[in-house]
Amino acid sequence: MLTLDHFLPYRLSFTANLVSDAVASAYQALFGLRIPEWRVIAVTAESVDGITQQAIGIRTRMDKVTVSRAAKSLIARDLIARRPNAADQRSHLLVLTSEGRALYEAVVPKALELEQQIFSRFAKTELDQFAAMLRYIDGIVLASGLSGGASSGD
Amino acid sequence: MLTLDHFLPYRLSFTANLVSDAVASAYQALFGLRIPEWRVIAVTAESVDGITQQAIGIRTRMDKVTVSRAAKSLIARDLIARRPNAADQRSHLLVLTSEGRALYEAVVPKALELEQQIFSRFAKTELDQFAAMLRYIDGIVLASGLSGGASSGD
DNA sequence: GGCCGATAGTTTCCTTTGCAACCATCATAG
DNA sequence: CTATGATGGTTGCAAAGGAAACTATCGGCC
Repeated sequence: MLTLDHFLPYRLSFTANLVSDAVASAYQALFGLRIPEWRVIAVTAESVDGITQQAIGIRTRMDKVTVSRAAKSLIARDLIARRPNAADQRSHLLVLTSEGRALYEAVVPKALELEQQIFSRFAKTELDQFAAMLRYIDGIVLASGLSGGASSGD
Repeated sequence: MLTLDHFLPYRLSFTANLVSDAVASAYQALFGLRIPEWRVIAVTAESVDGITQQAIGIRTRMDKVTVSRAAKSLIARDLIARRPNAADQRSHLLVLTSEGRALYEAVVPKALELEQQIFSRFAKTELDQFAAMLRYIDGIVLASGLSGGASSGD
């Protein structure tokens, strides 16, 4: 007998959506950022020499359209900038503006705080194992072919 | 230093989307069911005496609109039927038709097989702890107020 | 050097999803 | 018993995301 409640893909999706919604509305309320925008900022912040949109898409599994739109909106807000990519004129290298970096540095502690709020009840070893399982699942699904599209909530 | 890669809400969302996409396309390909439809069928199958759309929405955290549309489409395909709800004329009780039950019984083994494929690499105790953590997280987020909207992928 | 298939990114269109307004019924208060 | 506020469900509209078509550049090949 299968119960939806005990079906792991369902449970995983259920919880992830719950967490995503919470995090998304916090970002939106505090910084006016939507999830794809936050992701672009975060990944860009981690890439010292700039990063192409394609690379962002690969790393985060966001659709290139989603990345494009997020980038457009962040450029409009002067949070990121495009630098020419000497190696390939089709793409640009995204970098944070100083404003963007300032925002990033304001978001990070809030993000960590939020994470803390949700996950602090667990022991470090539990969290490590949890994260390890998530990564392991990624590997299995990705290897198994049937991956498909992009993602959404954080 | 925060890395998106090590940020748990992100990791959770990432993996859940991956799994959801895989499961969703399997349901779609094999049975022509979208996730909300599958959920409605599953929950209805578990409710011997019929269940209202509202109850389905609460149990699955799907928006009532999503439930309504899924139900509409399932009724059109003769997979579920509405029975009058003596206790409240505004709502109906959804039940599976025999066709619907047959489909459900065809889906279940496939669903379990899929679950198996993804999660069989883990020991039972690991899976139990994983599921327990998910439920615990649900509790924390729900209690913390900031829950919000509905869900999507399975 | 100039084609030609592949790739980065944008724009367009369509599908999905969710909120808000709406209708019908319920249930409580006068 | 009827008015009024709440609740189940549907419909309409707007926002978000993704597939496909398009543009510009790339890189190998003749």
